[in-house]
Amino acid sequence: MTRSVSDSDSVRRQNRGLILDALRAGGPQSRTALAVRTGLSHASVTAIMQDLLAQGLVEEMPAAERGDGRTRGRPAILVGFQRKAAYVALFEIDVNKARLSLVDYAGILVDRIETEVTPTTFRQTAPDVFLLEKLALLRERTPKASGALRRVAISVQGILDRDGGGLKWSPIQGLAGSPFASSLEAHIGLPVSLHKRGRLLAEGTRWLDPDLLDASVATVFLGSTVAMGMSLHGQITGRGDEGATEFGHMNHVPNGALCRCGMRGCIEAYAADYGVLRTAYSVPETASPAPAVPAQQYESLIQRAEAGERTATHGFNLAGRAIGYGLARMLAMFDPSHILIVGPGARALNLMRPEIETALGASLIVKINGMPRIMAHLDEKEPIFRGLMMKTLSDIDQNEFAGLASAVRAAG
Amino acid sequence: MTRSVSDSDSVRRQNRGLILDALRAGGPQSRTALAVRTGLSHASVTAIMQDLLAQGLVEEMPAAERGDGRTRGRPAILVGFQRKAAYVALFEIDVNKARLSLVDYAGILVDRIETEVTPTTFRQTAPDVFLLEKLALLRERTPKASGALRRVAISVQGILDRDGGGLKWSPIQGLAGSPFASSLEAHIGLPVSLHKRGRLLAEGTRWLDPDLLDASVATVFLGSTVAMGMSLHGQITGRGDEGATEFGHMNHVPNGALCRCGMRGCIEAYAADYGVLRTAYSVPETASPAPAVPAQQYESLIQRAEAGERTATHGFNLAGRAIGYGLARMLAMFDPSHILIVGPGARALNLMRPEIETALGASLIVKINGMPRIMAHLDEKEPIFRGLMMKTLSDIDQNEFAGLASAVRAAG
DNA sequence: AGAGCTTTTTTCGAGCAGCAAAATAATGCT
DNA sequence: AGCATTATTTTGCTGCTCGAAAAAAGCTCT
Repeated sequence: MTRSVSDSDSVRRQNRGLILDALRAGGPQSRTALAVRTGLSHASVTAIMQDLLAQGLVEEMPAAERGDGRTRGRPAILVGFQRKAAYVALFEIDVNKARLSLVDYAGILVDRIETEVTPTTFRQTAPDVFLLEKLALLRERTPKASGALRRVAISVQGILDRDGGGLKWSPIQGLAGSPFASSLEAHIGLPVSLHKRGRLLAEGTRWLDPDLLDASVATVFLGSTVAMGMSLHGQITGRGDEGATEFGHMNHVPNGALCRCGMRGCIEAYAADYGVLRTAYSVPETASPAPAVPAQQYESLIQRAEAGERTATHGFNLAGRAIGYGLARMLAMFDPSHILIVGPGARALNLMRPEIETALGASLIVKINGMPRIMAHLDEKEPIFRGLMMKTLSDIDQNEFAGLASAVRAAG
Repeated sequence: MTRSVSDSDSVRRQNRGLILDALRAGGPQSRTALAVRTGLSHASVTAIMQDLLAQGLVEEMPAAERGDGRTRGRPAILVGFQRKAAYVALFEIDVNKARLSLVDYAGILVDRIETEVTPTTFRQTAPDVFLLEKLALLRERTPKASGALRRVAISVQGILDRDGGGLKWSPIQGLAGSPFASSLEAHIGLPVSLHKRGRLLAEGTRWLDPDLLDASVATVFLGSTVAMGMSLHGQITGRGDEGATEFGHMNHVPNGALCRCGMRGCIEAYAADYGVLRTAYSVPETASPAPAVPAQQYESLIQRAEAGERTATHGFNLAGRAIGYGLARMLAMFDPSHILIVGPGARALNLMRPEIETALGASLIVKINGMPRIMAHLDEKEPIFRGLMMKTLSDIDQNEFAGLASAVRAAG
């Protein structure tokens, strides 16, 4: 609740931020449209826009063909982000691959590097060195963007340490322990931020569907891990990057199945791909989890379950029950209006739905508030990347460009 | 994320709010002290204070004796809330009693009415009628406050309906169903708000200890029910009064012990007084819960457990396990720095602690982040009342008085 | 008693917001 | 060419905060 003094500077910052937000959400648009969208007067939009143009953050664009039918009157001049005003480097680190994308201020992909990751990758090359190398390669390939690089953002899985400089634990081998984000930050002199993949999923799905932008959505990732992100009324929970939302490692059954994390009874141990497989093949719960499940093997298990094969459906039943009770327990604390299942496991939602709904139905909150709507969204890559990108660009908008007015004006 | 346009009016509102906040938190103080506390310039504090004085919201006070030793210089004039600037009526409705307090704008108790509540009370008298009657009685007894009454706030247990006008479910018989808060609001023409008791506990404990004001605290109530409220960095979770935090009815064991709510396996069914008693007396889990447990009976059970009696300790062990797993599951979503146990059950914390810690220890998050600090605070009445009062007075500060400036100045 | 010291509070002028309304600009239509 | 229409900019005004300087209010000391 640390509120601070408001003065004319903070007013400008707020309203500049409003305009940048509107531009971010609505794409290039006319000043008039921005005035309507933001609620600012035309005069203020003009004044702020003059600053933004002078700073080179936005540019006027050749008016698009008027698709709206109206043909009379002075044509509107569209204003949109100046692509080269800033660049961001986005890492997505996964269990089996890493991807580095260079994106410009308008959100357009400029370059991309993909790398295989194995369990030994970060043992052989320290994470900070690995990232530094990839980043150097990228900057070399696109030198003109290099100077305008403003942020590096990294998507990871695991539990962040308190200051977000590294991971305390991660399912990705060798990643936890060293504060590689802080280290990278010190080396390149740019802000480096670490984001939990689950959190980004929630951020990304917000941008997926305009209806979801201000809704409360719990996004559950099902795949080789189980994770959750949540947005409440358009706010992503957990300010900054604190707050653990380790849904996958929420306990389902005391002393239950062995999880990859080493604990027992986690939801993940039943609902991640390896958990379902273990159940389906009647491997004892306490057996060591498979290190990785080929996508194809998981897919064929889904097909066998869809065909009605008993052992396979049993696996998905236990998974559904774990997810259902997990969601029921989550609903005792939050009240999202939508529940979105994403990732490879989303394909199997219908197999799991009966058990999920049975479990949910056993909870008072669901009995009172009604069964929440559970939907599947198959592609999870897109929301993660989109979430990472939007979060990072918005961060530049609000924390860097929204407040730069007087400094630049004084200089000019 | 619905941000809005900022203009000079909103600047004033913000800064007036800042000053009212400082006054609320720090009691009567000098303008200079307020300038330091809020970060505003002396000039602005003076200007705002002139408005507040003209509106009669604050008053200058005879300077207290200088306890700080400094004796030189112009003596400071303390400014504090004008007691009669506003009054609030606060209902605390409990399973066995109801209390209505009249409090002035400075937070001083003016009058209070207490009433016994039985399971038939709200069957015989509809809740809105009941409240209306008590309120009428109070206004009659203190007529001079009646005209300046600004808010009615009600502390309840249960699940609120979406607009906060009533309850969808409540452990208090006859309270759920009718939107009595809306009804009351319509009758008296004043804002009436409904607050979950657990939420207020969190709010109240914030004011208990200055250290807790900006910390993240999960407050667990243990008594005839089990409830939780949480504040994250001084923010109470769940904006407004939405969001269900039904910790007591979070599932602990599928198909477990029968709960008062009618479902099975809720934490409450193991950890509320009736649950512990049921276990201790070896009554089957599926037996109907006792309607009410006399405080004395619960206390003697604690003493028997402290004396080492097996059946009694068993009851607290199961309770501790339920709470421990519940907390572990909660920690998968939140990351509070303190966990505070309040209510009658807080007395038994040490009996439950071993099982709580065992359960917590089985969770990945605790293994990574370390065992959270769990403390007991015996008196729960005080934080609830304080929370209800502070929340309601702050609401007047921010939503009514912070923005009244121009209107009044124009009139004057 | 009065000058001097110290601390608090108020006053004053500058600077920067945003807004409403008026003015200007750029088209299409007739 | 002139008019209608829509977009953008300019103008004049008000409100807010701030820093600096002035005023106020006691206390102390001679």
